[in-house]
Amino acid sequence: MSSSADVSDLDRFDLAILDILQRDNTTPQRVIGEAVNLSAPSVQRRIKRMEESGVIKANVSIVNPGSVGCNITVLVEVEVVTESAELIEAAKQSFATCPQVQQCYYITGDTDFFLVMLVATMAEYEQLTKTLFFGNNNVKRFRTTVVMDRVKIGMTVSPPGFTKNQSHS
Amino acid sequence: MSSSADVSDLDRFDLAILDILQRDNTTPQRVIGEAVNLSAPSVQRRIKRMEESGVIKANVSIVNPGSVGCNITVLVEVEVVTESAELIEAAKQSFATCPQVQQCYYITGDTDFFLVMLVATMAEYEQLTKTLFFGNNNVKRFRTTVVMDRVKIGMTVSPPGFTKNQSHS
DNA sequence: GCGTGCCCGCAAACATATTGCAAGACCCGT
DNA sequence: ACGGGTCTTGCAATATGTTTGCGGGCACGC
Repeated sequence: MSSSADVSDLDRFDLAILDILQRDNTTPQRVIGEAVNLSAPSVQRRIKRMEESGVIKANVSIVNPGSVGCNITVLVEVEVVTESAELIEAAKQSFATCPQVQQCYYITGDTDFFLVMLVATMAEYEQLTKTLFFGNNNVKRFRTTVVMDRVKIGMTVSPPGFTKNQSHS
Repeated sequence: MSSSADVSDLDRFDLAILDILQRDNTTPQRVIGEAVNLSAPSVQRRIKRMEESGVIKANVSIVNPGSVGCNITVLVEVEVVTESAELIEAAKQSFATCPQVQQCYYITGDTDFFLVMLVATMAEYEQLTKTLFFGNNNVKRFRTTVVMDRVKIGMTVSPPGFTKNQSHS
């Protein structure tokens, strides 16, 4: 389904470019070029290729949740009653389409799903539980944890054996 | 410390702009302007203001972990021995600086930390546990869960009462 | 040895972002 | 109600960044 490129398709230039773009994708290609020892057009063609091949999935702004009134992060473990493919798919769908659900993982172990949610108030969360969990009779149990501190938040991914080759000359 | 703007500082134009930027921050300001009924310079000034005030925290490319060889997502609950401010701070630091840790939450409840990690192999993860958990004698216990499906992954935040005002004319 | 394909850099063309400026909206104190 | 100040807008001009056309180098296979 994904048809995305494998790591072997990426050379050290690509990885260095990704490393920069994951920090700031508004960095001018000329600057990126200087950092990785490549011309701006070359950088641009590599970026384009990685976008087309699915290595770069999206280019987005990260907004501070507090600034839009979402100050509460909650983690939710969800256990379902029946694990039939159909019902699991339905659950995935309902979680994925909920805007307050930032991340949803289908997991191994005691419980079946793990959600990271972002809400403005506990009242809003309570309201959501009614439709998302209580309203779904395939949900057997759910356990809510409130986050005190979002110590680290990011989507940055570092290739296993990647050392920032700052060849500055 | 954060001094970030409150939601009351953002009007419906700002929210509409954020909504677009969170999907694709390469959208030309002219196009954004058309979508929200504002001129390009006005859009640009609003974006700049939101960047400076911390509403927009970053502009990044999202890369497909599989493309760089990181195919395994694990969730880890960590319980510490002593919850002294100093030791908690040290733990936060060690988790936050680990590249494989995508997200780290300091939480209420039975356990103290919740981590989302991304690794290439289980061997790599095992190696990390040695330094991150076994190597820290303030870590009492940790529980690892393997993710089967990353159903939804994102940092998108929707303001509570925000309806996409698609005024298409 | 000679195509062929791939990727490079340079320079030109093109698109986008940014700034200067004047005008309109609003608030507030008089 | 009037004037002064502030804020934000749109337009037009400018600066900056991206993209493409082109020629050249290099590796591979015939």
